[in-house]
Amino acid sequence: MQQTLIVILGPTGIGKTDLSIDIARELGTEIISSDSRQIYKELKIGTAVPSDDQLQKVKHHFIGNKSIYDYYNASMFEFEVLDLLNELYKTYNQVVMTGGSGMYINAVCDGIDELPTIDMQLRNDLLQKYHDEGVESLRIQLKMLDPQSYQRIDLKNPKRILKALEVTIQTGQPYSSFLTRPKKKRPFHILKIGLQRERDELYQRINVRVDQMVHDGLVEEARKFFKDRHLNSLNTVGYKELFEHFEGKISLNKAIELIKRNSRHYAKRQMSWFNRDQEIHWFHPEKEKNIMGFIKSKIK
RNA sequence: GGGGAGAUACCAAAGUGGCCAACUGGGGCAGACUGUAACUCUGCUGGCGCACGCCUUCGUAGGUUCGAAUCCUGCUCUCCCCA
Repeated sequence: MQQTLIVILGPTGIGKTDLSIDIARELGTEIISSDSRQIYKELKIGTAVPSDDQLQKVKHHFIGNKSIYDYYNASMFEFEVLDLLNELYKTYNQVVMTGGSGMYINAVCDGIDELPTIDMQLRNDLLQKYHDEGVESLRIQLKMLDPQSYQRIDLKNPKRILKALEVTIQTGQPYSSFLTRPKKKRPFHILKIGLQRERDELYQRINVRVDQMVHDGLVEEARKFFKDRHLNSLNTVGYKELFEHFEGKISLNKAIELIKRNSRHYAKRQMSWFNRDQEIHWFHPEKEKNIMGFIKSKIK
């Protein structure tokens, strides 16, 4: 039997968790989470991690195994997951991976180029320059140092320019020269299952879930990390809005409203990302029998 | 009952004779995205062809004018103050 990675993806709130657990149980295997925020042990309620009960049913990996104070990125995820898969495939022929972080999923399925880790000092210096002199000066610098990236990058997006500059300056070689975009060969098959619902239905689920999170103590969870709000890991829907509230800028109700809206926006961005991927087989999350049947037909 | 203010596209809100299919923000829709990515960024948003263009809009019915969201009149509704 061939070894297969069954990837269950879709926007936030679509119903990945329940389905993945059912599939993993049916196949008698384990689950790898591909969610860039559920990975942080401090963020439970706001990232909708599986319940203790659910975690009991199937062994999950990459949930709560990092701290918000750690540095982490998609490349690290790629290597850690590949290592883990190497182990898991000694026991299982199929492993389920589920989550909504498109770049993390791509890193595992296709790989991403090797880039150096950026020196914090350099990063801060460039950020300072950006704040002092604006994007235009970053553009000029990039055009000089790496004309190719200048051509290719979204010049209206400061984060993307910053990234290119960081790599170029740190290594002395243009950022563009690192981007070979190889689709790395994986020693296992990949089967992508995409989940989709009617837009209204999805948005309704998101709204209900946010209310549930608040009921479950999201506000208190966020308050614990108010002091750390500058951390990137906390630049996350469900937390950043509450930080605004704690700062007295908006009411609690307004914050909750914004969490719902920003979750919808996030879901839309996820859909845009996944829509490009021609390898995805789309299903309604409640068509579980169809999905199971499809998976079984593919792994035999 | 008297006085005042106002009715603009999904919402909020500019515009007060031609440069207005109508600023701006929100929402919505579409999209980009190879590294802190639940980030960051872009476009569209009256209809039709979607480039030029054409058609129907600014409570409603009339009127003035070459020309009105913008001026005048009636009507309807909303809000505020006095009774």
